Amino acid sequence: MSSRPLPRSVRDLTGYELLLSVAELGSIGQAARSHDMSQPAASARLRQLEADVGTALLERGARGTRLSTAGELVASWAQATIEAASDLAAGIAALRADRHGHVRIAASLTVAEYLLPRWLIALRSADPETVVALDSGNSAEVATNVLAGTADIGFVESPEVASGLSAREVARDELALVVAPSHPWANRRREPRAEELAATSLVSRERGSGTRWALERALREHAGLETAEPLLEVSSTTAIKAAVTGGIGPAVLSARAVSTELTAGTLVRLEVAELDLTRSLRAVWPEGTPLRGPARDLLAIALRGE
Amino acid sequence: MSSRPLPRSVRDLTGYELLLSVAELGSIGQAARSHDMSQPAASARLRQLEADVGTALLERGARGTRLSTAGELVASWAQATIEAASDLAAGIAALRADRHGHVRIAASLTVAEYLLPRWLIALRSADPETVVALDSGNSAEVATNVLAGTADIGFVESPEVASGLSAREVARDELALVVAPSHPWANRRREPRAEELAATSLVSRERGSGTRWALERALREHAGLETAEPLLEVSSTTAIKAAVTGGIGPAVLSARAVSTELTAGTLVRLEVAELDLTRSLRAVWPEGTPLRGPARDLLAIALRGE
DNA sequence: GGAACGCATAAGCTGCGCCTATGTCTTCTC
DNA sequence: GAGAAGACATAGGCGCAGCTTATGCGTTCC
Repeated sequence: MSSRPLPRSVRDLTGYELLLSVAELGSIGQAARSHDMSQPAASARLRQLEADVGTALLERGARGTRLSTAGELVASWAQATIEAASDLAAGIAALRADRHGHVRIAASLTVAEYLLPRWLIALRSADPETVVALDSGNSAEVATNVLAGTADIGFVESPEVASGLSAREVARDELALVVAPSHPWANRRREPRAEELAATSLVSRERGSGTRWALERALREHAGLETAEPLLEVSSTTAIKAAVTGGIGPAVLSARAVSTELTAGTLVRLEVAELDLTRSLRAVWPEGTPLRGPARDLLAIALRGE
Repeated sequence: MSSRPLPRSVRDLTGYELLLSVAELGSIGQAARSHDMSQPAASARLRQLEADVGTALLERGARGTRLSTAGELVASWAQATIEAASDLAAGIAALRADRHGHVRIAASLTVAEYLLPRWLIALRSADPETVVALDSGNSAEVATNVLAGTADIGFVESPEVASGLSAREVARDELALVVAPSHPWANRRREPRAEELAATSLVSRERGSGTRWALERALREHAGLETAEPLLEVSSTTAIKAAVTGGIGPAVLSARAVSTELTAGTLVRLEVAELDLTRSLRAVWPEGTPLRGPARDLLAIALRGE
């Protein structure tokens, strides 16, 4: 499931950061300064980068340096990587500032994984001074934290919202039924029906997981269907994907979690006839006390996003 | 426009790769072996990672090591980063193997930037021996290369397809009108009409760019509108975004190019009334000679993708 | 024609991170 | 219940990657 190790050339992102800075600032020297390094150091790293790629990425002139066509291409790929790394950094910063931040956020896994980092970056760009503390747990724990005042704002993925909390939908999440390409279902003509899905044992997360709960609820509401016993219970999304890819059986996961595998073809997604596998992701906060300060800003960002 | 430099902790992805391997393999030692490093080296790097994050990411036991909740979270953010880095690596590998690969691909900028890396990864996972050579240029150059036999398969973004080429749509691309948040248009109530857009000077790419061409064509077909002279002509997408963000004026860009800025709020997107700003991205190859080998596989991947 | 700017080269040094070897603890097996 | 196997930590030593300062060369602009 995990792809082969990254080549040396992309393990360290410094060179690519420099490349982007050169594109923006127009000279190697200025790029170096913007990264608090000497001009020769930047020059050497960029030269090294060109050697790795095997192509000229820069057009050096007496008036400055511009990117070549290949350079633009590499820069655009690099920017996507650096953005992902920024998300990672934002997430880490939020974990790091344990419980002493200005905004204490409790978020369920799906939100914390796929949505929150971008929001945090937007929040910081609105006010660089804001310190964020993140606590991740399942939806019930999130509700508890918010009610207890341990968190200023929470994000949940459960269909119901605990009493005492105000809620507002900030995004929708779609669940996807996936199988390995070698699975019999991958090539069948007709999409499985809800009854069939309910009767099938799945690779699934432990009881209490928001995703599992949402699936059970959708089937129950559709036609009072009860779900079959899991084929295998594992503790993380990664493990589920590994099991499905390994041919153990089908699983239902957030569509966001499998987009890469779908385009890579390592997983195949199936629609389920007449079943609504959509759920809403909601912000929650204590009823009666309107959100203030950075928590309020965060909600605004979340509402605008996506 | 470019965000602040990445913190040290995310510049080097090795530690995160190890973290993912631990999640998959269940022990630090095995993860180390899968990365061709000694067990103490891996152990030290992971310890360093935990120090950076300031939280326990691993639960070490005599039977092996598992990820903690925070570890799962970091791993999922890290995986997104590593996937982006894999795209980057795949693109670089294709640039590197200049003109001696098994498949020679010519691709216009939009395709090469946003779609091709994933396709290349899928192609390699289908047959690891395949070597790819990539040449990027505008749509006209791509057509020329394919017709001249310099490329086995091409990808273009232009509305017309040169004669002598077979074509097949592999994806759609949406153009987006964007302005800075401070721009007067950002807060107006009604969406601009096509006539208004045509009469407005934009920040744009040089004449001959596929995006610029597509916009001009859409306006002409809509109501025979001619486009105003550009406000500023720059040579790269990055430079356009910088100019727009800096308040120079509006621009029209591929929606894929601005998604980050939109969620971050640094750019604002406007719909244009009654104007279809959609274009198709097409694979092209010499008419009469059906695609064979890896080029054929690539087309299949592209058709399945997205 | 000289000053300013931009990039490359040279030389020396610091320190990060790797490896091998070894120690400690747990768990499994018979 | 003892021994073996597996897993992680610690210690010590070393190699090399990459940084800094100083300097040189070329181009552009006034």
